[in-house]
Amino acid sequence: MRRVLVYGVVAGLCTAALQLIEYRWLVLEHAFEIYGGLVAALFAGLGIWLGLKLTRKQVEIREVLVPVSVAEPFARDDAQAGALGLTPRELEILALMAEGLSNREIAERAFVSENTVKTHASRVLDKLGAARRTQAIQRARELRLVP
Amino acid sequence: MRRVLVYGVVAGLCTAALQLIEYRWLVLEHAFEIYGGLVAALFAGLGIWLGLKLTRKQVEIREVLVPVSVAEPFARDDAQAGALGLTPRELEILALMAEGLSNREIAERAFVSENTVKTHASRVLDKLGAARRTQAIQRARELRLVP
DNA sequence: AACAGTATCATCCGATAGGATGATTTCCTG
DNA sequence: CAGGAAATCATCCTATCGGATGATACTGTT
Repeated sequence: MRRVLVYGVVAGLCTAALQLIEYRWLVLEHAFEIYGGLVAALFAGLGIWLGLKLTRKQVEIREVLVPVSVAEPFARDDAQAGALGLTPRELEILALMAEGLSNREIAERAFVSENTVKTHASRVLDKLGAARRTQAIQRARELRLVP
Repeated sequence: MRRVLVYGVVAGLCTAALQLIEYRWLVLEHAFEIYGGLVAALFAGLGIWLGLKLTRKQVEIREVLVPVSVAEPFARDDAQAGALGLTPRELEILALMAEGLSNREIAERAFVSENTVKTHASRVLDKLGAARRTQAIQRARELRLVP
C-alpha cells in the first residue's frame, strides 16, 4: 500500500513538472496532445510494471506426488544385526533360510555340512527369539535383516 | 501485435473524444488537470490489464517430484490367487503361515483342527509348487499373495 | 601363551512339517 | 436332484526341523 502512495506522489510531481514545463516552454498548439501522450505513455508503462509486479507471485509451485516406484535396494540393518549378536555367517544362513531353502540345500550352497547349518540355524532362532524357521524369517524381515 | 494497434486506435479515439468534449464543454480552468488525470487513470488501468494479460502465460507450474515413501497398504493379488486355484481358506492359512505360526497355532486361530490346517497347508504347498513351508512363503511374497 | 569369539562337525531325541489317502458335510450350480 | 467345489477331520508314514550337548579348529586380542 505504501507503494501506491509513493506512486501517486510521484505521478503528481510528474504532472506538476510537466505543467511547469508546458507553461514555460510549450505554448504550441499541440501541447495538449503531447502532454496527454506523455501522461498516457507514463501511466501505461507504470500499469504494465504494476501488473507484472502483482502477478509475479503467481508463479505456482505445484507439488505433484508422483508414485515413484520406490525400488528400494534394501540395505541390511547391520546395526540391528550387531545388536542381536548375529555373526556374518549366521546372517548368511538366515538369508538362505529366508529364500525358502532346506538345511540340506543351504549346506550345499554354503559348502558346509548339514549339521553345521543346523547349528547356525539354531543360534539364529535363539538370537531372534523364534521357535520356528518361519517365525525367524518373519522377524528378520521386520528387523530389516533380510529383504 | 494487432491488439497493440487496436489499443492505439482506441486511445486515439478517446483522446479525440476528450478533446472534442473539452472544446465544447470544458472551458474551466482545471480542464487540463482533469484531462490529464483521466488519461492517466485510463492508461494505468490499461497497463495493469495488459500486464496481467502478458504475464498470464507465465503462471509457471513447477512440478516438484516428491519422493513420497510409499507405505504401500498391500493389496493381495487376487487374480494371481485365482490363477493358482487357491481358495479363500487356503489364502487364509497361507497368510498365517507367513506370519511364522505353526500348524497348531494356525488351528487355534482359525478354529479348526490341526489336521485340517495340515490339509490346507499341503494344498497350498502343492499349488505354489513349494516343497517347504518357507519356500511357499517366499513364493507367495513374490506373487504378492502375502505382505 | 591364554582367551574369547567364530566356524565347523557330530550325535541323540523330540517336535514339527509334509505326503498320501479316505471320509463327511455344506453349499452352489446346472 | 445330481455333481462339483470347498471345508472339515482323520490316520499312517516319512522328512525335516529344532534343542541340547560336546568336540575341534582357526583367528584375532590381551
